[in-house]
Amino acid sequence: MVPVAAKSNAKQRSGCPISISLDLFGDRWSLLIIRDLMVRGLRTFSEFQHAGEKIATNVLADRLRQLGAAGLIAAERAAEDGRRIHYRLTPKGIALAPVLLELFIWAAHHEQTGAPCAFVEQMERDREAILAETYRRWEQRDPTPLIPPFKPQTKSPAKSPKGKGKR
Amino acid sequence: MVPVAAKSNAKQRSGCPISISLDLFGDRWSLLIIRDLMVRGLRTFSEFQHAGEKIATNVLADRLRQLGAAGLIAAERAAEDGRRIHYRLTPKGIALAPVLLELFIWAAHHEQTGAPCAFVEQMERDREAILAETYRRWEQRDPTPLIPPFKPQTKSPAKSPKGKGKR
DNA sequence: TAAGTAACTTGCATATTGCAAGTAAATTGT
DNA sequence: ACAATTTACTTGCAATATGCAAGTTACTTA
Repeated sequence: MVPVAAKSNAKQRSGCPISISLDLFGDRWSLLIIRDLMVRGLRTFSEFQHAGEKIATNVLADRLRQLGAAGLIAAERAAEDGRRIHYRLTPKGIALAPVLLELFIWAAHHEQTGAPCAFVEQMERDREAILAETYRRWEQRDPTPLIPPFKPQTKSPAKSPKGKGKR
Repeated sequence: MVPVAAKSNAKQRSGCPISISLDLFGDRWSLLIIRDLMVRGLRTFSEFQHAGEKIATNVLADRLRQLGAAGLIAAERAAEDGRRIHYRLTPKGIALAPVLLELFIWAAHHEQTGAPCAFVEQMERDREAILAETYRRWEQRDPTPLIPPFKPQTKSPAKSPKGKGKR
């Protein structure tokens, strides 16, 4: 496995950890890629491309480059199919798990997300267990999704009998 | 105190909590504003404008609007000076504290930040205490900074006579 | 009442994004 | 062996968003 690129010497706005984090992945897409790698078992360019949020291919390529340059992900050509490149979180990348977990819990509490209540409650109760399982999957390269792809939520629920309203 | 605006009906890309979070503050600036409100005691437009990272005023105005629309912050005209507007985190906003804390710890571990080692270690040891104190400040409107403004770090250290080398 | 100040807005040059088409390398089907 | 696919991208271009400098408006202070 080869790191995608050496560390980039891009602009840094401040020495604050939060600020530096945002310099690395403070945009609309980077964390989604990290999430997909971490808990949805996605590995390849086209999997990212077709997964849920529909990122443009040029942006996807760019983000994969940046995340690689930041040392968050690494790329390796698939053994079984030479066309495929498998992206994988580095130790630095998987270490973002607690951040993602807290963010997940926060949003599930304060926004109308597609995450089932029971699921969220379990995450809150068993933070450590969830993190341990996440880490285990990473170590063992287990691609089984830990969370499903959530459907977009309508702002005003309880409307259609079985359909999801608009989209 | 009046909410800055009602909830915006902007585009939502998916029902995933992470994705929804990024729709709200997935950019280079929003989380910095939240950080400044949460742990640096900043309150007004010009304080944000002149603090550390130098955001452009039009973008700052836009982000304050967005964060208000998302229900993360609220604005109130200062009693003692009618020109000033004090921004403040809402309960939903202050609830991001665990996310910021984990992000802070992550970056301090994996990047060259300006955060002193001892400080970070204490944060890791006493997560709950830090969060409790953060929440207390918010409730009591105590603007005392919990973290100082960190200076930008140079990529190639070992220059100054008494400097820390590469941390 | 003149001179700040604070919080924005406006205009404009420069990125960054999104979208639709390509393209090159590896693989599969015949 | 060779054409058709598939995969991981690039490229071109229009639409947005960002950064910067210069206003503008509502209050305050001298």
